[in-house]
Amino acid sequence: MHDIKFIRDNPDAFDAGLARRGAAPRAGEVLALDAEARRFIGVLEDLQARRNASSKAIGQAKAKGDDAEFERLRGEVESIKAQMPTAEAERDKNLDAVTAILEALPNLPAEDTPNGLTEEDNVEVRRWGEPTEIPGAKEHFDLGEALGLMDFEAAAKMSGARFVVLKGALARLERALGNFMIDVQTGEFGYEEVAPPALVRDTAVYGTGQLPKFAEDLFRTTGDHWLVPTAEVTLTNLVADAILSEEELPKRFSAWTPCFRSEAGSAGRDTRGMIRLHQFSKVELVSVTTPEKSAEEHERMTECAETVLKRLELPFRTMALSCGDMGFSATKTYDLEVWLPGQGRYREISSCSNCGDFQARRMKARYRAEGEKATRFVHTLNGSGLAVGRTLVAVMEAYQQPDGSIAVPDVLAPYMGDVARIERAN
RNA sequence: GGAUGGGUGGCCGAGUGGUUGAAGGCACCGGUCUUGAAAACCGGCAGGCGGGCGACCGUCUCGUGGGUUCGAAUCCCACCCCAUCCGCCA
Repeated sequence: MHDIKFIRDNPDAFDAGLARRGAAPRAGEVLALDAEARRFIGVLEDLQARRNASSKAIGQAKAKGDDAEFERLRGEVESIKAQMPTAEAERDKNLDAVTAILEALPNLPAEDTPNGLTEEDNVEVRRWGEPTEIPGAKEHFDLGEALGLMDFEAAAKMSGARFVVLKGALARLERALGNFMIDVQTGEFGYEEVAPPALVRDTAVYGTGQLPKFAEDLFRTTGDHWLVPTAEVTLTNLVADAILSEEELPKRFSAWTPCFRSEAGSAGRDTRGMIRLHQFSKVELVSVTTPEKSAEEHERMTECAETVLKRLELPFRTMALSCGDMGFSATKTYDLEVWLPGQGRYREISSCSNCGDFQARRMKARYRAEGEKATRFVHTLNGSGLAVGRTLVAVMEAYQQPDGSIAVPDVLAPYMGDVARIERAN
């Protein structure tokens, strides 16, 4: 949510930010509505002040037994009150209009977010390892199906498209990856492990920015719950409505959870394989910190995610997303793209975003700075550390052997028991 | 799903129609005392919005939205949320 005061003071900067996002200017319209709302606030408060004064006088007249004055004042209050509903309605109409516009506008890009509106405009900031060419490399779904351990047909039969069934050593490999990742994040980087709900209320998804604009991307239960599209929702909402003290910050949370997405807008994209499913698992990272430290925390979080790829020895590049390619709530985003030898291209495997105070405003997450009386909004950050399903894809394609088996990365050995190589099931 | 109880300031917790925006406690801030700290004592301390250069003024807020009333945290209605018990259940 945007700060109306900021827009009043910096209408041009606001519109310039929207323009970088590829959105039309809105400051003029918003400020006109805001001015109109304030005009009626003035009218209404003036009426209220007069009503209150007369009400007080009524009490005195009554006490003195001045019936004539009592009746006169009663009439006065009545006529004042008659004028209030209009002013109130006008105030609310304009205020609601402002909110409706603001809650649907994306966060403004940070100064150092690359300009541009598409994926083409993303900027590579660093690269680790080099893309490996594997002669005759297969894609993960061919490998998985040939191994007899990845079954899209069985999944389609019971659940439909965009689901998968993993079996045997491949199912275990996914479990090993999730375990490894959350161990790294909690054990080495200080994230607190959290096991959050998968179903949440409107307020939670509003807080992180999926509602009201992106309801169609989410699954909803027959009750009033939403299935979380990412643990960003639950982990960030841990500080909703809170007033933290500065010493508690930063707060760092991590969770390994299933994620559910309707993929409403992606018909025809990534229809084969495990790249884009309705359900996938992910290890999420969330940081809550101060405005002064969020940029630094963003770099740190990105490195925490990168570490996982390095340990798995999977080549990747880190991209700074352009203004137009970022998600709704982000002010700056780094995507980690892992090299997939089977596809012969880099694919997104993690996205680390600084949301500034955008989500904090929506969920009223504040802190009290040391020695200060007033509260300030925290900054929230979220990142994948990593998407487990896509990491499984990357491991399969990068560690595939000429005979179609999959070698197990060294760091996963402790999690794989005596399975050193994934081979065709008997 | 059924029943009952409940939602008050950063936290706990009084308060059932008239200076109650709200007692008291805790936390926090300032001060006295102390070599320093603790304790004790004194004082301060809710937020939003609007207006004013400013001291400040006005207004709204006791879960949310309506209603009754000259006047509501206090009465009425609806809704949301929480707790406990019962039912169901991994």
